[in-house]
Amino acid sequence: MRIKELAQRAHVSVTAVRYYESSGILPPPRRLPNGYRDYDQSDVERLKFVAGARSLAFSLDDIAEILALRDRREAPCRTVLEMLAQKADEIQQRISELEQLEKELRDLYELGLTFPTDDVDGKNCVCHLVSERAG
Amino acid sequence: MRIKELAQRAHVSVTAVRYYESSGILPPPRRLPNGYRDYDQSDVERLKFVAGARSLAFSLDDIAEILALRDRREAPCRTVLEMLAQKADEIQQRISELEQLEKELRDLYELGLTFPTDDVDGKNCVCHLVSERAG
DNA sequence: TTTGACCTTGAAGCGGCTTCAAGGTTTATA
DNA sequence: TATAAACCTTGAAGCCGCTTCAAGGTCAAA
Repeated sequence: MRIKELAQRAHVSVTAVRYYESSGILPPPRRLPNGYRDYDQSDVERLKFVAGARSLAFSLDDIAEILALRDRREAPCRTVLEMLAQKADEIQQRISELEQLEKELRDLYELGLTFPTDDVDGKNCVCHLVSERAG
Repeated sequence: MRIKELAQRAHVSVTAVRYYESSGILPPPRRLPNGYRDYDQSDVERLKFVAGARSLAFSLDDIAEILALRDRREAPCRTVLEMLAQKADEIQQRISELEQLEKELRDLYELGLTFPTDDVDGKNCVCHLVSERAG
């Protein structure tokens, strides 16, 4: 099959497929006589794994590491399990940072409501609160 | 004062200051006879606002918009208030996406524990779950 | 035969910086 | 006085994961 069909089967863009090839995630495929890339079912499987892992927020480096295991015929499952747990922890960490950020934004908004809104650059303005945020 | 002192007073890196100048967020400063950048207190204030806004996840474009109002002597407070509320909503949205993602990662981990960890590439592996995630 | 859908490559763009390379200046020390 | 160390300068490239653009070639249907 040609690149568009591959891309569609894995729910990925055509340009992303070429990018994955250029960055070594996908091996260079066979070519048709006219120079078009030619893929088979195993390429679909590989690309679907890449797409699935990307949608779980894994980096291409992470994915390359997993695929390298597979390419060496070593079972990557244990590694993948570890990465799932680690990624979940990272996301959890990120969530609490964002929760803190959201709180600060809301607090600043509430406080800003109590200030006049016509102070161009004096200290009597929500902008000044923003400036002084980091001390 | 020279660039390092400015940067330190706003808790920003020296290279970030130069980057802000190159992207139009900070105006080109005076120069000392030797060519070094020379800043004053108003530059500190402006940079502190930039740093505060960046730490609240505002983009440089957002910040440029606010500073442009100020530079035209129009009070940016109302705009800033609106942006605070909008950014808070964006963050909230992002948080729920990440919560969903974390749940999927944890679920996949739990399910993966019930699979053998020595299947190189068959269907009996957590990797296969990853591949099939998007259908 | 011409349109349009597909394919190719290489380069540049996105954001918000950091890092690197290759220098010049100034101050402190040996 | 030499030299090291700490600062400053510019321009370009690198990071991530792509997308977009430019400038073509290929092929099937109308």
